Amino acid sequence: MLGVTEQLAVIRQNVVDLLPEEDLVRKLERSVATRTPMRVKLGLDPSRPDIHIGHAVVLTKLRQFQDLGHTVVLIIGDFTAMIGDPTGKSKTRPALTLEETRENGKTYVDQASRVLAMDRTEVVYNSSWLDTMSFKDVIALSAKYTVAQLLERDDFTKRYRGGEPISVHEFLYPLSQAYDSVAVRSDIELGGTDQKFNLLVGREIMRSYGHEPQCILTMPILEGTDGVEKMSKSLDNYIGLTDSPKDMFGKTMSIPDSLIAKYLRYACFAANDDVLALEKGLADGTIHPRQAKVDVAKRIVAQYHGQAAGDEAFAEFERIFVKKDVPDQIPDHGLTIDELHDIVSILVSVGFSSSKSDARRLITGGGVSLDGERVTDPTHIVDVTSPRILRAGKLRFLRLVRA
RNA sequence: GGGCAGGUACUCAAGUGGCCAACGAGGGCAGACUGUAAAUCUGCUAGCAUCGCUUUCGGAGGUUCGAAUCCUUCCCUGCCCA
Repeated sequence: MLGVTEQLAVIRQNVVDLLPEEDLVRKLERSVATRTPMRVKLGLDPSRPDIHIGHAVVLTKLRQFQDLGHTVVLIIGDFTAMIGDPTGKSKTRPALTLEETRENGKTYVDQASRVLAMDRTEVVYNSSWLDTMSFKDVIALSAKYTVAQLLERDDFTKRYRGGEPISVHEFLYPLSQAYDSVAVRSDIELGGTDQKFNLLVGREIMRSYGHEPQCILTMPILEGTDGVEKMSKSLDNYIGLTDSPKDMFGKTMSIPDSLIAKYLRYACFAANDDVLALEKGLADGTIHPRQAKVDVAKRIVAQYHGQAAGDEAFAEFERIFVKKDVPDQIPDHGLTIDELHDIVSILVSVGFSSSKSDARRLITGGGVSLDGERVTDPTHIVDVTSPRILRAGKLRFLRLVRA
């Protein structure tokens, strides 16, 4: 195990908040002296089964803790997902069954394992302690925090002032998350900067239960491919950990130039000097933004799919978008002889259009082609006696064959 | 419990008896252009159908030749008073 100073240097890389640092130094000293790993907590919300490289910013930091010899405790928030949190815009976030949350939790852990060392990871479900609490226990927990304290949270304040509804149980979420820290006896909890409030509540609650309060560490929130909003599945501006090399590459290429350095730093955890060199090169024009973006995109693909996949994805991108060619590999789609082979029905049946009207619009707009020739007539009958390459827009390709 | 203001398409938001499938903005899709799946510009954005038709404006009823717009009732949200 490295010394305290060396460990701190690693831990500090790319973080936004590390509070309180003196406490962490104390914990580290004790950890080194007694050769006991620290317990590093991360809570996951299993209501959405996909993780993206925005989450990976925090996961990578967790991995660094593991590489320093510490233990990661992943908490799957299955209990809270069961209740359904109506926070924010997405109104009735559907309450999931325990089975669904378990299922999501599993895929979640599976995806996280692309970044984490699972032999140093504890996975726990918070239903195992929250589900057994009595109403009395809940009231006791609630008594430890005040409404004014809860209203300090930025989004609560905004909603309250803006006349937006806040349900009582939403107040309970920060408290239950804080109680998780009590249950797993965490030494430090990680999260995005948007979690700062919740993490701090954990400190207070731990203290109330007579535990040594955890330290908190926050990582930046990575903007999505649109360059403005935070990366999230619901905004569809995310690069998923399980995305294909092709998608990872293409999505990275679509980020605005202004984000290139940020992605290099937080999505790749590149060395500080490399990031500074890139920033300088972009600023004085010695590095072309496209080249920089290609490099970052390759690097991201390589991280999750290997070096070769990165190069391959780059070649494919060049082929499709620069040379306007078709991809190397196109999935087949079989059509039976008795199916109606009019172009509109085909677009719907292969899933390129959500309805026939939608398909007609796509054709009228000039977005459909067969073997490279644009189809302009919505009543066009497709001859599939030989395989045809169907293209919708820039991204969707399919080889139509007779089944 | 009382008073007031609201609930419109993916989101925000106009519309207050026919000209409304419903202004506008955002988002999404497509096209042109480009180093790019960026920016910008243009078109489209309920469904079925080659005139045209069908289902939408919180739910259910009702008035009317005709309603998102009027009435009744129910549900939901916010604010103020208790």
